[in-house]
This record gives sequence, structure tokens and C-alpha cells, in this order.
Amino acid sequence: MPKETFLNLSDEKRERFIEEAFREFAWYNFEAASINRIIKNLGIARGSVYQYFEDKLDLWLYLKEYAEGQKVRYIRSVRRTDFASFWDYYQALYLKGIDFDLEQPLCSQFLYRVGFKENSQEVASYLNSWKMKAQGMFTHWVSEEKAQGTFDLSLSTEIIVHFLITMSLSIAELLQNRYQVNFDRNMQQGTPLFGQNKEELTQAVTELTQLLKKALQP
Amino acid sequence: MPKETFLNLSDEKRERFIEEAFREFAWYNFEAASINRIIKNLGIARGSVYQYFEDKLDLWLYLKEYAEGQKVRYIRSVRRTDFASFWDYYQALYLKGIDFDLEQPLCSQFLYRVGFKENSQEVASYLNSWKMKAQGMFTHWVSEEKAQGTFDLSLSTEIIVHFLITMSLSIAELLQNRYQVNFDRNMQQGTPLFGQNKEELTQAVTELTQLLKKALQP
DNA sequence: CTACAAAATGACAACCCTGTCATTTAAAGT
DNA sequence: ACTTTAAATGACAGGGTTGTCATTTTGTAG
Repeated sequence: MPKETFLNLSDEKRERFIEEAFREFAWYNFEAASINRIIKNLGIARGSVYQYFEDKLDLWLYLKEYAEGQKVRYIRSVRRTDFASFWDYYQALYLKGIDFDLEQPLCSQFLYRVGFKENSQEVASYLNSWKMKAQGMFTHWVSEEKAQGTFDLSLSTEIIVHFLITMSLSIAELLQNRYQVNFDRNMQQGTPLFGQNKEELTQAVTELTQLLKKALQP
Repeated sequence: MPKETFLNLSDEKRERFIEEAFREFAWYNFEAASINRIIKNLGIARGSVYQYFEDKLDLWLYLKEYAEGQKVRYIRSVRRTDFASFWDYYQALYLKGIDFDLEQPLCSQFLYRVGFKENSQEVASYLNSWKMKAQGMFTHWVSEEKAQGTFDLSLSTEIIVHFLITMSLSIAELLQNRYQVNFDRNMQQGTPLFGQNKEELTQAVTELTQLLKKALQP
């Protein structure tokens, strides 16, 4: 939790701080991320950071919660009841994810790192419970859809969940390989992680959804 | 490339060094891995390492090539011509991968990290060309199999390749989540990454192969 | 037993990092 | 204008890292 000092900051200062912190923690994992680089980019003193947050972990946890909140806002706006089939819904969720990346690239980049690349000892326990939670949500979701006849009942819920999660995460890799999206460049420049060619992205998402459908439906 | 001094070492010494280096680089990514820890575990002097290798990167590259060579030896022993269908072949490849992990856990763990979690700037270029090479091999492979009628021709080669690679890599995650395989514990203890319950692993591989087949075949 | 070559050593420089804290500066309330 | 509270500062301690190199130890060959 941030200290009061941080919350008392002017919006401008606070947002600038968050942005620069995201830039650092999106580009380096927890261990490698450097408070020194953040303060150099911000042009503030080292001590300030420790007047805002307890320590590096406290800052990271704040950023994680902040980013999660932002993402949830996007995802929440897609409602299952608005779609006739699960697959349409799933596709819409994906596309919202791309919107999120376009509009909040640094947040998106940070979450990508946390979900994919992070493996520092110091944050391992938080990461683990995060993943467990996601797993639980997916499991609940799949169970409900199974009752609706969305999935082949001969497939175990576990493997469907694994499949869905894996594929969700892998879209990033697909875009890198197929459309030569340069994540690293986009990250350094702070441009959207997935680049700007939304039509192509939509096409990729459609193709992937079709594949999932073919694999998982009865 | 290791220096002559390293190659002149007695087999026993050299192998002990490799083992301890694998343990370190399997547990930490390039940046976080510490030469200090390696020498402490080996009980040798810091200077020795630099009489064996140019620097940390040189050591990492050696380990990577060594590990790759070991894995290739396993994979090579599975021959396409020995299987009637691609899917049987693919499954056999998977199972060989599990053997590799059982028999050479540290190697396997190191490769898992390199393929999955590594993202240090210093090794980025090597990682990239590694992935490009793998991509190329898979593409060639899929093209040939397409001619044999293995895959649904309406699916692009790129997406099939993406699918196969992603699923290959994801088996590790599946085992962690489904069978409570504790990679971290196995890594620390140097026991096989996937644990010892081969029957269950075989079952998981079968399930996954079936799913791939359903998704990709005509 | 000696002489030479190869290998091992560990103190060291140079550079990172994080978190602390007494002090200074700025802001706000009276 | 004066006092009190809040925020910013940067030198510092204590720890980590890599790579160097002159020196010592070990091994080998004559």
C-alpha cells in the first residue's frame, strides 16, 4: 500500500510517477527493475520514492493492483448475455483486450510481463495466488458453459481450462511471429504492445477462435 | 566458447562444474544468476571460472549449446517413418521429452527457463535467433505433413505452427496445474522437473495429442 | 631432483543496487 | 509575518555483482 504522501500528491505528479514506474517494471522484471532508473527519468530524489512507498515490493504490488483494475474495467464491459454463443463472447473478450493494449499500452505491457516473464523470488507467492485465482475463475466459467453444451463433455474441465488459458496468453506470441509485431520496440517507445494494425489483429483473433471452437466443441 | 583450460580439465571436474552451472542457470535467469553462488557451491575460487570461460555470457552460451545437444540426441531417436500417423509420431516425441526430463533434469530445467522465462537483454539476440530457427523447422515440418493430408488445408501453416509450438511448451504448465507438480521444488532438489509419475504424464500427453488432432486434422 | 608449464587462488577495483535519515525546502494555516 | 506541517533531498551504509591479475600451488616431463 502506498503511503499517504503518495496519495496526497497532485494528480499530475502521481500519474507521471505511475507512468514512469510502469515503464520500468514493464521492461524489466522485479529483480532487474531499478529504482535508480525511475528516479533518473523522473528527475526526483531517491528518498522521495521511499516517502511514497515502503519499498520496491510495495511499489510493485501497487502497480499490479492498479493495472489489474484497469484491465478489469475493459473486460467487465463485455457481457456474456449479449452473445448467442460462447465463441462469439470469447472473441469479443479478446478484441477488448486489444483495445486495452491500444489505449493503455504501459499497463498492458506490465501485465504481459507479470503474467508471462516474471519469475523473481520476491514476488513468487503473489504471482502464484494470482494464477490460482485466474485458474479458479476459468474453471467456474467452463463448468457453467459445459452445462450449456458449449464444450465436448468427453474433455475434462481441467484440460479445457488449460487450453483456453494457454491460447489466450499465446496470442501475443502469435502476433509477434506472424505479423512481425516488435514488442520490445513498442515497449521502449511506449506505443501499444500489439501495434496499430487492428484489422490484422482481428483476423488473427478470428482464426484462433475458430481453432479453439473446432477443438473444444462437441 | 570455453577456454582450453576448461577442456583440459578432468572429466569429473568438468562435469561437476557443468552440473552446478546448470543448477544456477536453471533456477535464475541470466541476469540474476550469480557466479558467486556457483563457486561457493563448487568450493572453487572466483578466478577459476574466468580461466574456464571468457565471461558469464560465454558460460551461458556453452550451457545452451550443451543442453540443446543433449535434447537433440533424444528427439533424433524418434523417427517419423516408424509411425503410421503424424499424431502417433508427435505423441512419441512428447514422451521422449519426458524421458529426457527424467534422465537429465537439470538440462531439462535449464532449457525450460531459456525457452520460457528468459528475457535478459544480454541474451536477447541469441534467444531470438534460436526461436526463429525453431519456427523455421516447424514450418518445414508442417508443410511436408500438409502434403500428406495430416492437416486441415483451410488452416494457414503459420497458425498450425503457432498452435503446435504453443501446445508443446504448455505441457509443462499443464502438469504443474493438473498434477500439482512442483517445478520449483524439483528444481531445487535436482529431481526431474516433471516428477516421477510417468503414467499420469503419459495420460496428459495423450489427452493433449487428441485435442491437437481434433483441432488440426481435416 | 629440477625445471617448466598449467591450473587455482583470492584480494581488488569498479560498478551496480536498496533502503535510511538528518537536513533543507516548500506549503499551508493562523 | 510566523509557525507548523508536509514533502523533497542526497549523502551514506551495507550489500551485491562481474571481471582482473599477480602470485601461489599443483602437475608433469626430463
